[in-house]
Amino acid sequence: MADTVTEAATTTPARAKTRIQRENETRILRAALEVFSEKGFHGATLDRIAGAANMSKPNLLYYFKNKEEIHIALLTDLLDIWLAPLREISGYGRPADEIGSYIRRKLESSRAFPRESRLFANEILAGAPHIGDFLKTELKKLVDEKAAILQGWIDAGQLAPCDPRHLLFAIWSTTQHYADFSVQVRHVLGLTPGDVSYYDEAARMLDTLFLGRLVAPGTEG
Amino acid sequence: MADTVTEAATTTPARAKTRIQRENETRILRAALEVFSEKGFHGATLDRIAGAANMSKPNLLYYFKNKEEIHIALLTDLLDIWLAPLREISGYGRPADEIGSYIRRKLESSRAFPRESRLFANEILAGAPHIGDFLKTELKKLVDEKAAILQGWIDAGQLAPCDPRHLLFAIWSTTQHYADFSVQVRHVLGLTPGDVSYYDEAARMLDTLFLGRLVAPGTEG
DNA sequence: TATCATTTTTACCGTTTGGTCAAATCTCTT
DNA sequence: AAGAGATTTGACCAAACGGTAAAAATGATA
Repeated sequence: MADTVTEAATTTPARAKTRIQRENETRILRAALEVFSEKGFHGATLDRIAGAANMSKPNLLYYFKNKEEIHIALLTDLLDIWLAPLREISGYGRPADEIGSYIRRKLESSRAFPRESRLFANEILAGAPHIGDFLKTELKKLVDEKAAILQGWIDAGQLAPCDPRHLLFAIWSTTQHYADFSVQVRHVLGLTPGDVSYYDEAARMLDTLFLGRLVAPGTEG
Repeated sequence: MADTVTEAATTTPARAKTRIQRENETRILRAALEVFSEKGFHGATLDRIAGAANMSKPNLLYYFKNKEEIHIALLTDLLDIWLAPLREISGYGRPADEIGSYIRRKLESSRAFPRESRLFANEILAGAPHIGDFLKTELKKLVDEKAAILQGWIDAGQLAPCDPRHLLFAIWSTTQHYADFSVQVRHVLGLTPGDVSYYDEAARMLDTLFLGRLVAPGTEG
């Protein structure tokens, strides 16, 4: 809670970074992402991160002044990845196109960045101590913006009446599920640990769910 | 990984429990659920749990031999809560009724047991070290069973063609989202910390999504 | 190649953490 | 009210943890 990712850097002029500096910082961040996303903030130890980065702990602390700073650096990078698919939604396309491609982008993001997704999930589960401010301001603003687009489609009769923000929640949850709960998905489907073959089936399911008719007419309660 | 929740107790005959024993065990479990679900396994300390239970640490360890045992006890209780709504799905009802009421049960479960839901989410995110076996056997078996029912409806033309297991994933993720990501939901909706008023809107959204037509006909890509 | 800044290592420190132990207290039964 | 068993406490411990300090090694540059 001491720090948030949204506050500006107020530190020294900052000299240009060395080659070694750049290399080691990315090595550390890569290793830290692996460990944080799997073990959570408290379960991740500096020794473990350092080990994963093939580096001694004091050496690691030469590049980041403490554990929290690494964590915040990762979260900051993460937010762009998280927001990118949402930003692309346009009011000028057709509802089915826009929603469909948003879902595909979100699902692809889960497939390509599962560690980032789990890092995000861990942060939210913990009560969003670092990105709470971001959620309340930047994300809320973007959601309100995009929700207005969806509402326009609803008003035009092109989208079923519903709270657009909850529609976004549904898209977030279903797509992120495949990264965050991948272990459960694999166990239930009977797949081996590394297998991510279920993403094609997932894409079809979400298309049917969000764009098609799920329950056949005439069989509703 | 040392222990799993599914293995049988192989210990001593076990005497009848005292009143104090019963009382304190529930006090501890209640406190531990609060702490574990908020901080995760590693972020939860015995001191904190003991404090939340108004008890000294050694006293707590008189009832549970270590931290992991408390955690496992909670997970064991959890699994019944988690499975209950799924078990109730019947092949004799109408698809829309069965799916609709399953969603309502799952959503109600999220509303009534958010801590349990977050405990579960934390466990899965961590790679399901304790309940992996349960997922592979008991849950998989139940899912296969219920998926067969859904497949029957699909074959009868009462449900849109899709992988029934992924339909279940979609229901799990959307409903659990409101417990696991409640902080994000509240921040985006602009609600105050304790507010859970969004559950009604959520119920309507999920009804529309899973039972109605989301995108109006004639506007598909 | 000498010099200086950068990088890495070794040795260490205070705190927190999970857990133990034996003594003290309480509770229940007779 | 006494005794036995159950419960609670305070004092403690070893290991793990986040982090520091200073010396040693390396790299860039002139």
